[in-house]
Amino acid sequence: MVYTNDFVYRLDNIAQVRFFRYYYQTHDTRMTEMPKAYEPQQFEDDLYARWESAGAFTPENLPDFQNREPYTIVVPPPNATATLHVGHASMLAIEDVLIRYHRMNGKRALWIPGTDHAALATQNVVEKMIQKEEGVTRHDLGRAELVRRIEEFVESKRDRIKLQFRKMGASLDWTREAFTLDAPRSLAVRTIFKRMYDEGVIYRGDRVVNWCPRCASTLSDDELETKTRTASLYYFKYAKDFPITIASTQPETKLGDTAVAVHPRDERYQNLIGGVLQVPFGGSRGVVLHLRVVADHGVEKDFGTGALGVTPAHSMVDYGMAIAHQIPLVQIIGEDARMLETAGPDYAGMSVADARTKVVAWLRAEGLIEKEEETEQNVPVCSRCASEIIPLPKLQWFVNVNKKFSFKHSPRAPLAGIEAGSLVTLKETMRHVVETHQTAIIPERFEKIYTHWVDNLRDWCISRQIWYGHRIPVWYCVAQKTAECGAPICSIDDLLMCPHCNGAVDQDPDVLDTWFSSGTWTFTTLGWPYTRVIFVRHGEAWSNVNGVMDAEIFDAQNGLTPEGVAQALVCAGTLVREDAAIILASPVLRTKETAEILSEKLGLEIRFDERLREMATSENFNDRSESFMRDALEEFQGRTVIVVTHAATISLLKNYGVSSMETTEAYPAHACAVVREFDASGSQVGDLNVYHPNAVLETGYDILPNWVARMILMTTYALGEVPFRTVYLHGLVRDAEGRKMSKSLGNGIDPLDVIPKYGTDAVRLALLLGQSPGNDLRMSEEKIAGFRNFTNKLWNVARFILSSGDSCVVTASEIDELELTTLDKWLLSRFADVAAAFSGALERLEFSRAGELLRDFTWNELADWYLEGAKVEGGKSVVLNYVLQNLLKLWHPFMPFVTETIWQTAYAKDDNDFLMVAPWVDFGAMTLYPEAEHEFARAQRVIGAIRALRADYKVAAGAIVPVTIVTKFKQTLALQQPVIEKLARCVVLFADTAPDGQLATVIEEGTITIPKPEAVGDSPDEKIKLEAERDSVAHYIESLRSKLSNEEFVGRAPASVIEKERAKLAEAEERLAAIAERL
RNA sequence: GGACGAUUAGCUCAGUUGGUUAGAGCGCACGAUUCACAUUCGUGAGGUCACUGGUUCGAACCCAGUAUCGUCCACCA
Repeated sequence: MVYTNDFVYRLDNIAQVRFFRYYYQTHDTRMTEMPKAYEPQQFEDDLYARWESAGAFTPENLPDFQNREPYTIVVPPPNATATLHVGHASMLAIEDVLIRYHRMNGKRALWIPGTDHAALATQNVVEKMIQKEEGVTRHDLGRAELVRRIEEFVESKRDRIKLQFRKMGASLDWTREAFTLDAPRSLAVRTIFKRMYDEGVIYRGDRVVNWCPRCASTLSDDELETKTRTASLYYFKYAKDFPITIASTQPETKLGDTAVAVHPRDERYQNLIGGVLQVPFGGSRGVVLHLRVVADHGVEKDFGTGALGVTPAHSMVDYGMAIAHQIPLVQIIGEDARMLETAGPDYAGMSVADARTKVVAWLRAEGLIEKEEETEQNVPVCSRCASEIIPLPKLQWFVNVNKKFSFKHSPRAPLAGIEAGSLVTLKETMRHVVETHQTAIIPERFEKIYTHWVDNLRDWCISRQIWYGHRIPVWYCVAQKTAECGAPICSIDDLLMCPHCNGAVDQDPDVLDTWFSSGTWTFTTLGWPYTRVIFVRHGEAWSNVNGVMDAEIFDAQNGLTPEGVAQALVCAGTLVREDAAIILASPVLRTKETAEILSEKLGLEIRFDERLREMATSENFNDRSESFMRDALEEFQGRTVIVVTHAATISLLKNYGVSSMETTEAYPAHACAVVREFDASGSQVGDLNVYHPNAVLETGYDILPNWVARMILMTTYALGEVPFRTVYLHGLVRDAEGRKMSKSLGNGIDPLDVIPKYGTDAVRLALLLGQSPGNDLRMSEEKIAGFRNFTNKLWNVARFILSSGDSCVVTASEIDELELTTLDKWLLSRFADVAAAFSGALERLEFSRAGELLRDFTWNELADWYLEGAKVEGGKSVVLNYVLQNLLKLWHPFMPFVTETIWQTAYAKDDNDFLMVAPWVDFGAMTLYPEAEHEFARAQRVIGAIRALRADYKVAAGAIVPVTIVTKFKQTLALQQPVIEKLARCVVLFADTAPDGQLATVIEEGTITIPKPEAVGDSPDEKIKLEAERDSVAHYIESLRSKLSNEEFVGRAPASVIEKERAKLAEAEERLAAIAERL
């Protein structure tokens, strides 16, 4: 923890960052010598500070950013009060790989950071804290004070998680940081709420909801968990002479029964269906029930008694039945989980548990119980506090997922398959985008889970009876003096008085479900809602034709020409897709006529504004045009407005980014529309246009319904486009035994513990390799240590390369001009192969495969083979530099710190030359040498065979062994002789026959022998070894022969396969002959 | 009850449209220490690809069924 605080201090402190900048400007930070072991903690924080202060995370600082294709990811916002855990670390590692890869690949890569206010969770934490420390409840503090305390708490914690994100090396654009409860997001939430409310997609209704008595709040279906417990199932009658026996585990709820349901075809009850039975229940001071007997297909004849008591107010299922059969509802349990007066005077005020005991006692006393049995029962509990949920009726706000609304299209990336203006439901759009793969889910099987969830979706209860969060933007008139005052008023701005009677208003006390705001995350982080202003110049007027400049004087005659009318009509056509709120127009005749045409075609109201009039000669026009814009932007914030005005007027709105018109003339073309978007501060922005939809959403599969589905719902509704093209679902990180990491088990791995120990790069590798989408990942400290070793390996590869010659930047064409040995060609060819395969794997989001490929190349082929060979052949500086600098690029997305450190040491031209923004490896330009690959592979096999002989027969490790090779590949192998001799510690003699009395091994390349070493104690018998080998080869040949003599195989298998089998056979036969010769 | 996933070496997992004498890392065994790295190097042992059938010239891979484990959804009053 000391380490964490240290880091907080260093990055939190602006002075410190300035110091970095100063430090790096005035000091030569190049290492004179690389230390023997890589020490990550020596470089990581400094490097991150350098990247950040250089602005390298902001895409607009990338070279040629305007011409780059955008690539966007928004970080799934962690709770603002959370601390980094290994799940966050995994998420960040994956997303950072994507962002860094695409950034280096020439994309305008944007990764937006942010945190979530997590309304209910955060309030619970603070409430508990206050309860513990001060012994008071939220009701003691009051709403304003509690919210103040929570905000204070969030404020004190929010920076911690952000700094921890930095610790992971995440290249997030911190200049665009967002919070789900800040001002821009609040405006967005209110805007979308109002739109939904106005369209009837949001409604307020009295419905049975999930009530958590502990949290004193409603919960959505997705905030529930189930707990299994054993319960007594009582079989009983309501009264002695009651004709139907029912069964229940909660007899106390029967006090609220209003019906008895049976199966429609249950012959026992046919005569009772439709009737109402009146029966006293619960004792003399209990209640009198009026029970309708209804037939419902949901009732199973064979379960229990085949009949059930219906309690509409306190059961979701019963509530459904009550709606279907129009059965009345009686609430008998209150929000404090105590019985109400409606449960009868004997029960009122009792806890549910006590009431149950009392009812059961009464049933027993009356002899009404027929049977009692223990059953396993699943009960819903609150996912936050594990309290049992009580369903009860309550006036709540809902999102209607089955309400038809008029679909609005995005002008940017319209959804395919749903026409603009067509009537659809949220359920339909949610299903549609995934079904048509406009949003693809990886792994694919989660599409089924998603679709299933959508199909079973009920209206989404969005109000919560807590105090922290987005308060519902609805007000009620207190006095209700007029007839109109009764209706709730939804408003984006705070409402101060009733618009009908000017009386006082009360805001709805509830706040919104936290997922309502996080559902808007992909686009509200990009500045939505924008005010779109569409500037339209009037169509061609007679003054334009006649060349009259100061046309104001002829206004009454200066209308549109026929051409001008046509222009206005064309313009109207292009604006059909815009969901504009109003037309604001200059009152002059030509603009008036243009506006009227637009108004008619688009069905919009026109409001004329004097400030839009054409400029009079020598007038300072700026003041009135800008005053107009200020007012318009304020009044229509978040909406789209069409402004019909004059050329000069338009071109003078310099401060609003309108002067650079899309025309070659000094003035905009007639009736041309120029769209500008403005954020809440009135400045022109374009983030949404550039960066939405997001490229990828990367998150855990556990919040697919909660969050991913909600984002699809909100975004298709608000923007008419998908929030993201691809959803990548990662698994949960578990411990080495596969258990969920938890505080109580103490099995968690805290990233902040292991980062200082092994380095961020090692932690990232451990999270990236071995993980696959949708599957859980096992994590252990040993695994991280293994990747720490690899980080060090890479470091030492670089150390060796950089110490064996000058570092220099080398291009592919420079390499092609060199005299290359087979060894060089082998390496370069393998590298070209691996670079292409690695990039391909990343494009397909196969992180683990990509990482393994590159690790194997780096460790085995480069370090173990090429570097060793290079020591023999010498003079490899150029090839080595070339491979290293490209290898660093490939590794950078996975291991940003060690690669950048090496880059800064060896290749950076100046302090602002960062590997993280260097262009990706151009593997397409690399030359492949398939011949050399084969040839060097032969040398590798020979070296392996000699090493194996030495190990098998216990040849002293230091001894130089005379090796005899009988081979038909003498020419190829002779070229590699120095390498073979060094790497296998031997002297090679090529011969036509193998010398007698030596120990032999037979491989594809031929027979290899070494002299018998002295004092062979327990070494294995050569003959037995060879015989074993012979048998296995003979067996192999057997199977190949039978395959090749099978007519069906030869007849049906593809020629290439047969060819391969034949080659295998020939090789094996040769080998067998050589073995036989030795025996 | 429904759906989905997993089952390959002691452990963790690869295995791309069926063409494999089934791979990697860790662990294990044996050997190696001036000369980039012991956070290293070399060699090796270790597998009826859960089981049973089927399709196919050919199955770890496709199909059906079974078993075990896991996850999610829905729940029976």
